Amino acid sequence: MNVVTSLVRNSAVAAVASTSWNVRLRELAYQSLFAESVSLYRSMLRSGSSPDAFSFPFILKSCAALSLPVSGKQLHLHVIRGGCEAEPFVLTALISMYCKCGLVEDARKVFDENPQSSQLGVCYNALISGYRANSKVSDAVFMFRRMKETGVSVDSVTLLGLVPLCSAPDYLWLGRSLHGQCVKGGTDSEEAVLNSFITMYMKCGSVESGRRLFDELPVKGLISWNAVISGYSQNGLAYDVLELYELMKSSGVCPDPVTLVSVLSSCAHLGAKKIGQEVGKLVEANGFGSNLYLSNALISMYARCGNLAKARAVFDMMPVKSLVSWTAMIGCYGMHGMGETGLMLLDDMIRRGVRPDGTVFVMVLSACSHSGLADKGLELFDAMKREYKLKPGLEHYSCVVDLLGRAGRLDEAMEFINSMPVEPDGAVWGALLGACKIYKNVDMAELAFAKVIEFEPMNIGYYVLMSNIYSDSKNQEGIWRIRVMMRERAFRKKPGYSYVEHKGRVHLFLAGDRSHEQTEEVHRMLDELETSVMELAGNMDCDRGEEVSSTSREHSERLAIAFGILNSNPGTEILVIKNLRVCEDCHVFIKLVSKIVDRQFVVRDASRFHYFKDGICSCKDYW
DNA sequence: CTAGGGTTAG
Repeated sequence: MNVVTSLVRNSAVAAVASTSWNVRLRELAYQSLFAESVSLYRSMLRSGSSPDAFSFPFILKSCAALSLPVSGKQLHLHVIRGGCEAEPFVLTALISMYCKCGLVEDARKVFDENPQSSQLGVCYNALISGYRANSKVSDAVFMFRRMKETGVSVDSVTLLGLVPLCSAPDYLWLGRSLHGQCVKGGTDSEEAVLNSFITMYMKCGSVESGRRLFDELPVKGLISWNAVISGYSQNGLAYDVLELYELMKSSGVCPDPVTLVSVLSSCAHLGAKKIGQEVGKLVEANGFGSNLYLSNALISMYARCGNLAKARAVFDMMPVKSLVSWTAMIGCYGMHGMGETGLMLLDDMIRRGVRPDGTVFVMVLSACSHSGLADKGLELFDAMKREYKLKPGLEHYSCVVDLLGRAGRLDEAMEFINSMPVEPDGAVWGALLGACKIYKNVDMAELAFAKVIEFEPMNIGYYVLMSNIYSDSKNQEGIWRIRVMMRERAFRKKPGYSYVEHKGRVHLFLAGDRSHEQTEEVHRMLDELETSVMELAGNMDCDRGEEVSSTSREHSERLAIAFGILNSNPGTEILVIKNLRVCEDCHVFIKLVSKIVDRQFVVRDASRFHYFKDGICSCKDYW
């Protein structure tokens, strides 16, 4: 009798003990204190208390969150020893743990060994999103098929696991069909599911579909705004991003770091300095400064808006830097013609044990070519292959051609192209063509041009470049030939854009566009400028004066400049951001205008800044 | 008492 009562009492004590452990485990898991949860589990074992079906889900979740595959496997053994594997909640936690630790095969094994689970739907969901997270797309789709075939009901969590993988071109059909079924199945689809559809459409470039879905949302939460804003940003619609950002704020939704990353990257694209600075202040005010993504975005925003010092300040303040941070900072120096500083930073990075990747070398090579460091660049191209075992891509080859070309080593550039182990593309031949323009080599230019239009027959820039090469060598027949080619190809009118930021707003100008609210004043300003430019061109005996006076004013750059001069206060810097279009007339126009007005210009093309003062661009080899 | 999910950088 005595023995029995003591046994009963002991097991009751053990049960109480295990419950209080579980309560504590649950608390820690809820507060995302996963490391603490793992050590609590260890002390639970040490104290002789054995975990049960209520303990395992929490501790498995902690292992998953910390991605501890070894501890996870060990836990699995404990689960088996405790006879808990078939417990529904333990089973789902196990599958999820294996998936999060990157061991999808083990997850699948657990899944296959327990086909009778009462939570089969949840198991499928965990496995499907596990396959997705480990980028095993076809396996995820296979499991989804099996799920439907066996009659397990598909719920919103299934969709959340499945839809994000449907932005891959191969599975777009599936995404559309899922969306269709959702619409048919009733209007009460969860917000999260709709958000994932928005992201899916955005990722595969159907901005319109994504936007329509967004507009139709009954409630637009933070994540919906983020999905649509980052979607526009990824599709290069920077102007719309800023518009949406304003709308978001005025609808009372507070931006978070995810929003701000997209907004900053759009500011960088547009060169929207003021808005970018405001966002920078917001980042500081909200204590988002430690967010790695945000800091990286801030660096490239400041860099592309011309504020090198501020970019460096953000970079230096970062307690942890990722490879992206280094890349952005090095690219920043390359962009501003400070190749040497960029190279010093590269050394610094390598000294600190950060391994450069292919993208870093793109930045480094282009920094070298813009700073006249041809030999150093070639040396680094070699080091990239030998020391870092990186396989150069076409982007690297075109950098090297640019490097040699800008240095005037045209024959070497040609040899280099011929020795490439991969087929050169349009960018490679285009780099050579650009070099031929600088060094007035018409024969090689003709060769490069023939090649480049094989790859990019519809890129109008190359035709203009070739035409200008003929024009430099006074080859009228050549110019005429190019014009005929352009006419034959009937280029669809894709006007160039220029942007000017003024008082926190971005003003967009298209060639020949008269929709701007100040269009009358802008054109009047343009008249004045053109008159002065022509006088100046006459006085200076400018060798392109004639062409400047004869071209139409339907260029976005000109409209943007006129707007800038019209609206900015005397002495302020006008920032004209131009999408790269090869148009010499506008280049000459910009040079001359900067002599007329008492202002400095900063003009940005695709890869770097050009600072104008008194009609002189700070970089010698340009235009 | 308990499991499965969506948005972010060069």
